[in-house]
Amino acid sequence: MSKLPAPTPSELKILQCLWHHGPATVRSVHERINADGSLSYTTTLKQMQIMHGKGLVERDDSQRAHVFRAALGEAETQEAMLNDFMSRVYEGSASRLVMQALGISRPASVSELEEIDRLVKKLRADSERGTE
Amino acid sequence: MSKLPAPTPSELKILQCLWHHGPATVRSVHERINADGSLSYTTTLKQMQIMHGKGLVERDDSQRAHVFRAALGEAETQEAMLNDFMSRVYEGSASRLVMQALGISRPASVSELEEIDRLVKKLRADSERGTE
DNA sequence: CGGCAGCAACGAAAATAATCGTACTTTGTC
DNA sequence: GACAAAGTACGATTATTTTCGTTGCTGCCG
Repeated sequence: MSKLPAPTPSELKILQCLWHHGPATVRSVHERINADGSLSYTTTLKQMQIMHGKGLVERDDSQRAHVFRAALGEAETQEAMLNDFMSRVYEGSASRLVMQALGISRPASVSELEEIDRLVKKLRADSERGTE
Repeated sequence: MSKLPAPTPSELKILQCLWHHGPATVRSVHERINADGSLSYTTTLKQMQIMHGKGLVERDDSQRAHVFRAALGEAETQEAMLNDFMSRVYEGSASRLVMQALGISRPASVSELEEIDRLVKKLRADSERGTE
């Protein structure tokens, strides 16, 4: 149904801003993602207009300064991007991706590892039962 | 040292061909990645010339039909791409990426899950000891 | 009332990706 | 030696992404 295009790198920055801080005007987004002032205001504006055209964001134009919000949730978007990345780079093998990610990841606190551990156990249990 | 640019999607297809089947001529690569014949030979040729210009592949031009091979290994390239993806999409959180990947992953055979399990155990042990 | 600040719309430019056609070169075959 | 087959090189084209300047509108303030 939805099937929105994947956000480009700079579109993703804007979406992250909207996900983390909620609906916002162009000005607000611009000041957040452009703290160093290296980009022009119209650059951000144009970007958000394009995103609106693609359906990546929705717009409330009842006020003079339009208010934008992300059309999809963060997890939903990440999942779609991850799926694409996984099939392109790992030819669909989630486990190889996961193992490489774990190998890279220095952080992964103990509690995070425990959470992953629980998830793996659950998947193994599921696997033993139904699917195989 | 190396710091090669990330391969584009279609460059990645060519690299995968070289990784999986070893060094090859343009013709050979072209026929593999273009089984349906939708692309022109010169498209693949040009692509591989560009990749050579970028240093993504190396070329043996001692024969009339030049032989190309990937400049970097598959795992190395995947790791670089994964790192970039992880920071762009998950803002550096490997564990969130991993958990989402496991959630998505339909397949993940039991043996793969066991392998992941072992890796997680090892990381937890490491975490308890030195690194933190 | 007049001007200025803030905003949206638009067109355009530069950079990159992907594709193809044409032209030139090499080589084996008759 | 001439021709056809197979290669490489190169330029041009189209689409997309990112960036910006200019224009025009709307209110507010003095």
